[in-house]
Amino acid sequence: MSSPTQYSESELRAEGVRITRQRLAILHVLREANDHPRAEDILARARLQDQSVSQATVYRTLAVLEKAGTVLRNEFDGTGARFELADRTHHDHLIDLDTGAVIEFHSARIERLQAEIAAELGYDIEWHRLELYGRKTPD
Amino acid sequence: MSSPTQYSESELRAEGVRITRQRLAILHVLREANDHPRAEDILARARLQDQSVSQATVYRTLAVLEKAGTVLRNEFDGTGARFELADRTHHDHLIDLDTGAVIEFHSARIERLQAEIAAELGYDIEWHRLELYGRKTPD
DNA sequence: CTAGGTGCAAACTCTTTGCAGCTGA
DNA sequence: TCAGCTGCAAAGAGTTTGCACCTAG
Repeated sequence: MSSPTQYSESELRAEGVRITRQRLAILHVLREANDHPRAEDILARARLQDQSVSQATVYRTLAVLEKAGTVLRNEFDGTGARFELADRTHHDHLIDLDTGAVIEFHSARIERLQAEIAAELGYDIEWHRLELYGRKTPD
Repeated sequence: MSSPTQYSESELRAEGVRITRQRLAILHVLREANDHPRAEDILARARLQDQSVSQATVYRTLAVLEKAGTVLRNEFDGTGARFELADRTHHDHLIDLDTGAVIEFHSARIERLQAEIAAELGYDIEWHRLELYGRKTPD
């Protein structure tokens, strides 16, 4: 059983995830990224470090890391998944409609309200997704 | 320029949307549905009323109705869009992880908090997506 | 040594599009 | 009438998979 949020090689190995050259390259890309890259971007960047990485391996590795709790999958725009390391505390996303920039934020109050609403409906929340889409306020 | 939330034939016609046999069938399906159907489901149900409806027309009509503000597109599970008529007030979704059921809810407090958070980050929200994924609380 | 990982290319799913004929207003 | 809509089939984008070879542990 995997505990949440493993991202060091040794933790992953302890989970039975074999650490290969390709997986190291992909982990490296995720650690360096601060832009929620797509599979395609991850492939391109991983290849800078290790030419041999293939598309199939990127997808398979992302699936493995997602299951291990190392990686989070986002579907901001409906056109392809975007990934991030699950190495910080939980946060939601604000997407800038003009630039595509993704800003992370966290609100304990919203989280609390979500739990309250779910409780009123007779549910326990397992996870949630909150995305705000907006534009910079004019000065 | 389309005003939000048109869903009667006359309103749509006034927007320049031609009302065809196929579009009537699709609108009928959307009015009867209470389960956020996929394009595939909409096609199957529309064909019960009008055999001639094609997949291409379903997708094209959904795009037209979405632009007219008649239809909302959801991407709950990453595997294909799910649609609903935009005929009620804004709401968010709670997805039952065991049954797949989609429960609609609305919280003015959460909406307000979202606007506050965006304002703090210097943004005006255009739209947002909030989905809660959970299971029924055991008795 | 060998269970599991890999590259390649083909397959798959969902959605969009080009085209020639049809039809609502 | 005729701009816009339609069905069909092919194309696209993003992702997954079968297979034979490779490699971490």
